[in-house]
Amino acid sequence: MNFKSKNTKKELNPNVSVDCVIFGFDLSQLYVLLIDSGNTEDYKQSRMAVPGDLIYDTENLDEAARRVLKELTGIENIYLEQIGAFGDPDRIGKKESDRKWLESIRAQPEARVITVAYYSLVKMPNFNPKASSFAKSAGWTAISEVNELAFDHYEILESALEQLKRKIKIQPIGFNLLPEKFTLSQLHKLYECILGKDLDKRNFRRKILNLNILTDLEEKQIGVPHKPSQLFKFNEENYNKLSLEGFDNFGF
Amino acid sequence: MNFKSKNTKKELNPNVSVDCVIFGFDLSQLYVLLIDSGNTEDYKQSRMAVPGDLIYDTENLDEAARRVLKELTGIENIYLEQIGAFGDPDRIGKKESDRKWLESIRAQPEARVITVAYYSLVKMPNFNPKASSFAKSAGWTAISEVNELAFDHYEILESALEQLKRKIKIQPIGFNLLPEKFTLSQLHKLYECILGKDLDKRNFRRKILNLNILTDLEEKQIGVPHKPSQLFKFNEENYNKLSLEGFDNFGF
DNA sequence: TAGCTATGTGTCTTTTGAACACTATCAAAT
DNA sequence: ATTTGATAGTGTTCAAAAGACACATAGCTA
Repeated sequence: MNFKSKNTKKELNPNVSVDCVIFGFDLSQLYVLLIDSGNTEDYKQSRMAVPGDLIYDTENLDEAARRVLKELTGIENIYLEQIGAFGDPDRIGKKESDRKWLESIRAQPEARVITVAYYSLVKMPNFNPKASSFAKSAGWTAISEVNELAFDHYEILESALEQLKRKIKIQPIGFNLLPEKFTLSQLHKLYECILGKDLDKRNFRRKILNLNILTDLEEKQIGVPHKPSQLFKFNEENYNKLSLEGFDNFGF
Repeated sequence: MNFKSKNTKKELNPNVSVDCVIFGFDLSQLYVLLIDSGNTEDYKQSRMAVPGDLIYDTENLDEAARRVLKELTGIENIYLEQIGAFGDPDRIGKKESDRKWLESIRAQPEARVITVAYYSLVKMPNFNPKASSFAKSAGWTAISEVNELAFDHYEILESALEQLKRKIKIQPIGFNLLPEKFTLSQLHKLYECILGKDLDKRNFRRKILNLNILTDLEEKQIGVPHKPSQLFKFNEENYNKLSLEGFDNFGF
């Protein structure tokens, strides 16, 4: 999405921010992209946060989220969905370490800020998180290793995961996390990771194939030390058709 | 919920508002509570809006929504759920009539305002909408009659309905729209209205009863010109039990 | 007492979900 | 050359849920 300012002077709105929970998948685990405040006085976890920024008065919320994503990852056209707004009056000022961080990055660190949270899905290998105006460093953390985050970001992450779980049962958005060519086992593993439970292999394969949204590439894995798996790609045409008709449930 | 300000001076935040889509049901149709700007120069529909207000810097978003609901309806403890944030830079300034209205109610009518939308469910007969600081008049409009609203409120209403549809399949929140004592036919009609489609009577009754969340009051309608219906009430205890176990789907 | 209106009830068929175990194919190690 | 380890791939059966469908009942009214 192209963001074009309508005013020459773009002003940050001191009261509204966006935060983006960026999910990745390395074919065995789910990850989230976190930035580091660089504040060395505190434990590592509490210095980590979900990337975000104040919005400009000229851009809409989705645009702001895409701007943050682009600055951080260089990627455009990413799957993006709003989670909702988080607005406790003291959501960003509870911890001493949070306040210090704010003082270092915000013109008005005491302002009351409500944030609009998003989650997005990216193909992990496609990109390298960069340092940016709002992040000294950025990197992937396995979801299972996240215990504590700055501000109310842990709560935001939980909401993101919840929404992702709900959504993936209704729409095959998981393809955004996989490489172009993938195996059914990888897709299977992805669903298990997101839903946090085991799924029967045969039942999974049957259901997915019955949706007719996969194209068999008639190509196999090479160099793997076991029976090579058939490769598939996502069939966009059939998926779009199916979306229009409306389908309710993957049924997991 | 009791809202208690932590500061003596409560200040409205000029950049963030809440808007509440309030649904009601009169046993035959779904309604939404709309307020009237009182601006007489334009068509009726475009003067109507969903009630809302700027937030105070001391309250959180849910509190702000409850405050709006209380001011308008006098009711507390209402079912309330966030829909999400709406924040196009020009969402409130597109139409001339919108701008006039804003000038009459806002200290900074030109400010860029993002809004956090909520929907809530109320028992229609329980209450009378009142005029308030932000509404010259307020009243129920059948969903089917709403064509156009001020600002981006039509879009907000559509999102509210969508979310309600999704939610009512997963949780029996519909009880918030019905009187304490209700018949299965009324509940059936409510589901049909919300989902916008016919549901088989016998299948509906079977599914609902199998959930064990209804208590048969062993009491019948009186004075109706047809076979009187059994009355039920919502069994909160069983519902809470069921919620904890987690149930996925009414299956409509 | 006839007519109108909405209530209330059961069965059968089809679809969907869930449980379950063995053979096949490759690479690497011996 | 053979064995080993790792993952891929494949069907059937049983149980549960969804969907389709028609008629007798109870109260009011005219």
